[in-house]
Amino acid sequence: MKIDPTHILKEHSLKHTKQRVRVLEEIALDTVAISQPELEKKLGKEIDRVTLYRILNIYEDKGILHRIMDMNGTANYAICSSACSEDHHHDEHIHFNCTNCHKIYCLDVVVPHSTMPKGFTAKTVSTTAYGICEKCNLLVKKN
Amino acid sequence: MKIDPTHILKEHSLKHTKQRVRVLEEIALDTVAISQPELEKKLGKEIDRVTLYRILNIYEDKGILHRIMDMNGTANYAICSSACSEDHHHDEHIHFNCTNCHKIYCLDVVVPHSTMPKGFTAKTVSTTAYGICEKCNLLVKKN
DNA sequence: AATATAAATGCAATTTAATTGCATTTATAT
DNA sequence: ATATAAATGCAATTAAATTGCATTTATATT
Ligand SMILES: [Mn+2]
Ligand SMILES: [Mn+2]
Ligand SMILES: [Zn+2]
Ligand SMILES: [Zn+2]
Repeated sequence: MKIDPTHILKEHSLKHTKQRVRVLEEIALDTVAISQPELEKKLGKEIDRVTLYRILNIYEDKGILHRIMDMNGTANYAICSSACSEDHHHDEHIHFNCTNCHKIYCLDVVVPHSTMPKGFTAKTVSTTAYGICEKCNLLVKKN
Repeated sequence: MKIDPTHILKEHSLKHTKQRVRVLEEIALDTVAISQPELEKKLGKEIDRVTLYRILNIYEDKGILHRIMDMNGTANYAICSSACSEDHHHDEHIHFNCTNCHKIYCLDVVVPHSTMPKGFTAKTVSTTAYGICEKCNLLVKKN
């Protein structure tokens, strides 16, 4: 995923700081989502813990990142689709949690909606799949 | 939901203690899931924090309770369907998170499976819906 | 009913995650 | 170049979760 941090920041009228650029760069490195602890491990020397929290929160608010909670209650972050805005996220794709490598993939699979019981009105639906990812399946086959 | 704590404990060869009975009683009180902090608030005087964690973990392992992580990474617990066992949970119903009252409902709605991309093998799929629950919708209409 | 023993509990201490307040630094508009 | 509002870093706090260990308790056996 090739992103332009400077452009993204300008787009959302956020001040251009080296910390904000670094966070975007780091998250864009891989196509899979990255967890807060991983980010902290990678950037902890350059960016203060608290600043990292603040940047992640503001990016989520602005619709730049979306947050995916995993099985353990850990926050994971991935770049949002271009359709996301400050008001509303449009990240209704499937999140695939690999139970082997613990990576979280944003899969381009349409989420099947199901009808809610009478009285319940759903605004967004999020689907998470647990299983073995592409890479881990290949590794298993080889051994 | 009428449950028999003593029977449940015997079924899973767990020792019958008053703490374990209380946790089951408390969770069975309501049909909606209850969060760890709520449980702690309700039982904190009778049961030690650590003991509560341990009981919840063992119940999850045994397939007595299932754990539902909410948007904020907080653990919520609900009684499992009778089909759940130590080896495998069968709680693939929809979890409805009310964005107003923050209650989590286990809805008896079939989860629609979707085909995974080539290489990805899903073992379980969990679907979470966010919106307004029955009760909150009624309250809004009244006012 | 008394006893043995393995398991469960409670408590203290530790670790980790997240938040808050405030002084200092920095980006950017003028 | 300067003003100023925003962002950062640091210290302190709050909260969640885990670990180790001494004590208590459930239950199987005598
Ligand atoms: Mn995603
Ligand atoms: Mn459920
Ligand atoms: Zn994997
Ligand atoms: Zn509600």
